[in-house]
Amino acid sequence: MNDELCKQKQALVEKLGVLIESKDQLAPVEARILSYIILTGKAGTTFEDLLTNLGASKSTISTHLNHLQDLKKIEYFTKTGDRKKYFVMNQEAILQSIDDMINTWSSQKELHVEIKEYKEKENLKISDETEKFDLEFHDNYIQFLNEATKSILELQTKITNNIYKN
Amino acid sequence: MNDELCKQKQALVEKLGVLIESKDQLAPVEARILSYIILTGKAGTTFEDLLTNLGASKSTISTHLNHLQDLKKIEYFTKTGDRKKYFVMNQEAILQSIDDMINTWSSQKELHVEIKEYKEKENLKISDETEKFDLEFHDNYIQFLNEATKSILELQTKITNNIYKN
DNA sequence: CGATTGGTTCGGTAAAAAACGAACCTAAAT
DNA sequence: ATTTAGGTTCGTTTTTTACCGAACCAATCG
Repeated sequence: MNDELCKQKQALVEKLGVLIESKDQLAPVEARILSYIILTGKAGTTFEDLLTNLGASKSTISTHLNHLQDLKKIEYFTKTGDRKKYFVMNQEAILQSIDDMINTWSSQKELHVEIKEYKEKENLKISDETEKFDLEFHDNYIQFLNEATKSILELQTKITNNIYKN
Repeated sequence: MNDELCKQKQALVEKLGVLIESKDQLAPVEARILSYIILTGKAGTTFEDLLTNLGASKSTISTHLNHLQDLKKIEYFTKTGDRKKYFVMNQEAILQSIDDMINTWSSQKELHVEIKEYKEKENLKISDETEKFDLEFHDNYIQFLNEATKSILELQTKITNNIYKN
């Protein structure tokens, strides 16, 4: 592998790793593994690649690779006459994480509704107008969540079409 | 405080606390403090309230209250002839967290652009068509981010108007 | 003055998360 | 049959997080 490009890739692995770490709440090395696999693409990444390029121990790599498979973030293919596993990201994982976002937003909406109801009830007991809860925020936020959900549903459609267009 | 409603409030504090904990990456008790302050509203929450209602130690409450002030999530007012501080949430905090989202999405966009450029460069070196990186995803994702950003900018406008309408 | 209220500070600890290393396992190659 | 490649397992260590308690401080009250 070219040395200069290797540096660029390494930098991107770290950058994307940080993002994945916080977005998917993964351990640092685990996030870098996923990041590396994503940036290596269809050729696939082997156990050894990760060992040498990420500088972590066998046990750490092994554990995290298995965990990432449990999470359905990655999968592997094999080659005849080759014992190695070639890990690639699971295309479904993107759809899965979109689903998760939609579900999160949906339960956030429910919580906002619940909180708004609570505040309305409390407001009845508060005589001083200036002490009452502001309620408008919840409606605006729910509206935002609806719009964001709409946008991500569009993305979902596009990705689905893209995966299954063959 | 009414006992039945107290239970409802307590339940909401926990529920909202869990959301805040993951969304803002705060420690469990810290998230509950913020949650409690939000659900108490303009009357304000005192140190003692939190001590008795959250069942945490003085030091924990103190540290987290100061941290939440550093983060500009809360602020306090005082009453003449009363040494207590009455904590309320900082209205600006909502705008601040919207700003944070916008910035996060913006840097995500930049990262996607960077990754796409890297993949394009790599694709030139890959002869086998089936091994090349898919690039369409990045465009779709960037488009989604743009739309989500647009939605949240609308929310931002509404909230700003609401705060400064007086 | 001493006691009380309202809170801060700091050393310590319990628990959890993250990574490691050595021993181990299995299939294939020599 | 032994070695090697490709990993797994598990006990341990390291690091980080989260919280606590006791001592302390500053303002106020009696």
